[in-house]
Parts: sequence; structure tokens; C-alpha cells
Amino acid sequence: MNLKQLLNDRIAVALESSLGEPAPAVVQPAARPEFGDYQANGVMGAAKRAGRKPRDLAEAVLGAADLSGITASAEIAGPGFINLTLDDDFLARALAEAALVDAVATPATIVVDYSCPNLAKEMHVGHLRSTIIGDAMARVLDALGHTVVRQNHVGDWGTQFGMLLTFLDETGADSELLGDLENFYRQAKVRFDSDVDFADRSRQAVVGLQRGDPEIRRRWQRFIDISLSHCNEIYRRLGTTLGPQHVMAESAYNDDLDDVIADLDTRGLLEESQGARCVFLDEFKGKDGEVLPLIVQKTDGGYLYATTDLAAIRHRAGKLHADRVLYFTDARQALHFRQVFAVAERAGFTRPGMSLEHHPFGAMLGTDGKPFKTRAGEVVKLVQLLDEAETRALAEVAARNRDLPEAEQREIARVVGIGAVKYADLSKNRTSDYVFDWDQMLSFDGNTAPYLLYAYTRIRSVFRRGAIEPDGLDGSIRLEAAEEHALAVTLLRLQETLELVAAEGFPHLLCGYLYELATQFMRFYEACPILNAADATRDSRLLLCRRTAETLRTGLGLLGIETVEQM
RNA sequence: GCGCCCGUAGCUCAGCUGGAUAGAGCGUUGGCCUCCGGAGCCAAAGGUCACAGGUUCGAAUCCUGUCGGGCGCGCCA
Repeated sequence: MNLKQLLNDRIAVALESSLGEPAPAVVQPAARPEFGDYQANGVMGAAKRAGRKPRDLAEAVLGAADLSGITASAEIAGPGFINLTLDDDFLARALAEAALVDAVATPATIVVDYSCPNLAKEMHVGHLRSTIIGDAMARVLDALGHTVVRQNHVGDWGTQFGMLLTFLDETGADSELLGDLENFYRQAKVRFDSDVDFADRSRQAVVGLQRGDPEIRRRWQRFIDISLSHCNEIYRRLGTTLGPQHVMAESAYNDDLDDVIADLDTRGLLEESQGARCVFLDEFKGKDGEVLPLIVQKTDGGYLYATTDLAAIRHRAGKLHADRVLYFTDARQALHFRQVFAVAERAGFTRPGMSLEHHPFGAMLGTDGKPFKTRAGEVVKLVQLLDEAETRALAEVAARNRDLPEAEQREIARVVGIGAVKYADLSKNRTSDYVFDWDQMLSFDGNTAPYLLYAYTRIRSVFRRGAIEPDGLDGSIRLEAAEEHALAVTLLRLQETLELVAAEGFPHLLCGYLYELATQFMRFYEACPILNAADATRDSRLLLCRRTAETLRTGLGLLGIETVEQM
């Protein structure tokens, strides 16, 4: 149930009948506790436009609004706010009857384009945000009943593969390749830069690859398989939903690229400039105010990532019937995507009303404000990062659970460590650069994964201590203390939060919600005895505990974060 | 030079089509264990929302300009 939507609809109907025309009700969670649970801000703007007194209009709206059975009080405050306090019986009934998450009324087909590593190298911290945020978005959209198509647009094509294949052929360094792809790439690059003949052979290998030379294609395929297995290992450790079936590599579009160029030509969009084939759109200007090209074919006939991205849009519109396509990549590609989206629309590659959305994010910085690197100044590989997360978490977990068997300590540390890394990324909205801080993300205080996991374990602990099976609970919820009311309202805000996340592409809103929920629970837990309460109250509070645990586990699950029973 | 993003407490971050007294955590200071996990709870201190104008009943939010930071701007992705 979407509480905010429900209240907004009721106020909007009353506003329209009082006004004679539709106006936005602007219902929001109340800014302060003394204003109730929700507030409607739309009356003031509507009154202004209609030339009426805001408080008079608010009176009329309250008179016309059908809020019976929903609110305990609805009051006019200040210049024309309407403050709404929800009825305890209504809340109790809603908690007993409403599903945790409802499907939306109008499901859409949504492509989520994320992770997208370059298979020439090993996955590094630069791929973390895309993978984690994209995966959380895919899970949320799934839960809301949308048809989600995950697309891992991996880089498996282009000039650097000629270099790598030639090096692989001449050194036969399979074991090296399997063990340390990054180092293999570095060695190949050194060779490429220092040996002119090697560089020549590399370029010929690219030509052979593009022509479909069987032997080169075979080596290429082996390289890709090995590199992808590295990625899959990372995905497994991160617990993403991304699998081999979601890989739609650049090379998959090879056969479409000629058609893309032909279509652009047919539409009169193609121009030749300095030997390359480009699309010029007036709205994009570069240096000296000259119109910026989107180069789709190089002088030597080769295609670029703009061409592949256009082919991908064509495919997603035509074959996948996407209503929305969400791209999770770093902010440096913002201009590229704006150009590609604009060209795709002019070229008729999109469906009517189709939404192409780039959701950008900044670079990862260390606590010193400089790019996040190893001590040696190298890019941090994701394997290293995840190893360190688990090691650091284990130190904390072991210190606090000395009596637990080591295997259990390790398992808890794995969930906490990986969860902490993921949550740190998910909980920030910054489109500019962001700071990666081990101490902050592994802290058990504040808006962190450990705090949320801890809140969950405390609830589980209540059931263990009372030897109570949550599924066997009977009785009904009765909200008496103020903390119970606040917790109930927060519990019912999951749906509106998820719908906002889906619409805006901001998983951090879900993080903020879960943190708020955990905080509300802790207040309730401090103020309201559970196991020691009298029968009816005890059952009611246990039901609140159960619902809170379910909501936390579900919410964390949608973020791709596991839970533990104790920590 | 042009364009995009950003500038909120000492630090890391919220702030939802413009709404009431700008909120959290860390750090600092001070309280709370006869009670279900103190990895917790409560409270205090800390802000010219970079700056200057403008629009509005109302601006951290919208517009213009200035300053500061990051990034991008023809054949890499």
C-alpha cells in the first residue's frame, strides 16, 4: 500500500471539487513530528493561482476530503498547510493486511544497463558503483512488477584485443592470464609500446578478428571466456543478480553496425568530415563554438562505441520493446550519452515515449581527497577490495564474538564486509566525486550496513530469547505508545519509497528509509518492553517486531545485501 | 575558450514537482545498564546553505552573475 499516494489522491479530489479545477495536493511526510505524519502543501499554491485566501480554501478542502477511517486528525496550520495524523486502528489494520510490496498498476519493460566492464582488463573499483547501483535498481524494479531486462554491455572488441591476442599467442601465457589479467595486460602494453613489429602484428590481428579469421576468433573467444569468468567470480562474491545470460557484449552488435550507418544516411544525418563519418547536431557545441561531431565510423572504416551504443538502443527498442533504458555509468560519459540519445531519436531508433536515462556518478576518492589508489599508485582491483572488506570486518566480528566458531565468524564477516562496501556506495547520491572511507562504512553507528544488520539481529534475538516462532504469532496489533505509532507509520512507507526509487533511479532513498526504520525500531525497543509485557500488548509488539524484521530483510535484499541472525 | 556536474556543521552525507524552526552519523561535551544484545538510547554544542543580485506570500531548492573544485570537448571506451 502506498500511503502517500492514498492521502494525495484523497486531498487532490477535495482540492479539485473546492477549486473547480485540478491542482496538485503535494502530500509529503511531515517535516516535524508535531505536524503529524503527513502534510499537504498544495493548498497555498492553488489558492494563490485562484486568487483565494489559502486558509479559506484549506477549510473547504478539509470539509470535502474523504479521510474517514484513515486519519485521526486533519488540521490547518500556518499559512495553509494541512497536517494529517493517521488513525491507529487504520495503521494496525494496514500492517496486518497489506503486503510488504505491491506491484504497480502499470508495469513497464525496463532495460537496466550496468556493470559493463572492459574484458581487456580486470574489474577494478571503477566498476563497483555501476554494478552495485544497477543491480539494486534492477531488483527494485523487479519487485514492483516491472519486466526488467538486465544488460551487461561488456567491452570485448576493438584495438586493444589485437594486442592482447598477439601477446597471448606469442607467450602462451595461459596461466598468467588466468591468474592475473591486469598484469598480463600491462606486460602486453609494454611490449606493444616498445616493439614496432609486435605492434604491427597486433594491428593485423585486429583486422583478422574483424574479418572473422577462424584461428584468431578461436583465441579471442578463449580470452573472452577467461576474462568473463573473472567477472563472474566478482559477481558471485558481490551477490549480484548478474549472470552470463545478461551479457550482451559490444561484439554482439557487429552485424548491425552497417545497418546503423545506412539508417543514419537514409535519415540525412550522416556527414563526412576529415575522412570520418559523423553526425552533427546543432545543440552540441565544442571548442570555438563549432558544432561537435558524433563520430560513428573512423577513417579506416572501423566503428566506435557510439556506433555500438546506437545499435544497442535500436535493439532495445525494436527487439526488447523497452519503455525505459537506464544507464549506470560514470559522469564522464554524460556528453557521450546526451549525443547518442539525441542521435538515436532523430534517427528513429527509439519507440514513441521511450525514456533513455543516464544515471551518472563521480569518481571514487580516498580519504585524502585524491583518486582511490593502492599505495603503489595503482588502480585497486575489485578482488583486493572485497578481500580487504572481509578482513576488516572479521577483525571487528571476531573481537565481539569470541565464543563463536571461526567458520561462523567468517560467514558473518563476509556478509558484514560485503554489505558495508555495497551500502556505502548505495547510500550516497553524489553525481560528483565521492569519498571511500573504510572506517566510516564499517562503523556500527550511523547510516551504515552494520547498524542495519545489528538492528535486524536484535529483533531476531527477541524471538530467540522468547523461544517464539514468528510465523506462529496470533493476535492483533494495537498501537498505544507514541513510539509504536511512529514505527507503524514508518513501516508502511516502504511502498512509496520503492516507487520513488524506481522513478528517480536513486537507491539511496531506500537506504535512507531503512536507516529511519532501524532508528524508529531502536526507539520503540528502548521505550516499550516486549517479552515482559502483558499478553495482548506482548503479542502486538511481537507482530511489530516481525513486520520490522521482514521489512529490513526485504529492503536490504532489494539492495543486494544479505542478513545474519547474530553478529 | 565552451559545456556538464558540484559547493549544506571541523569531517562524511541527507534535505522528495519551492513550504513551517535546514537534518543525520562521526568527532567534542554530558546523561541512561534491578529491564528483551551498551555494536544501543537520550541530550547539548556546532550553520551568513560558497558569494552577490533577482523571481515569490515563502528559496538550500528556480533564474542571472561572480568565485572555488571535479570532469568533458574528432576518429579510445
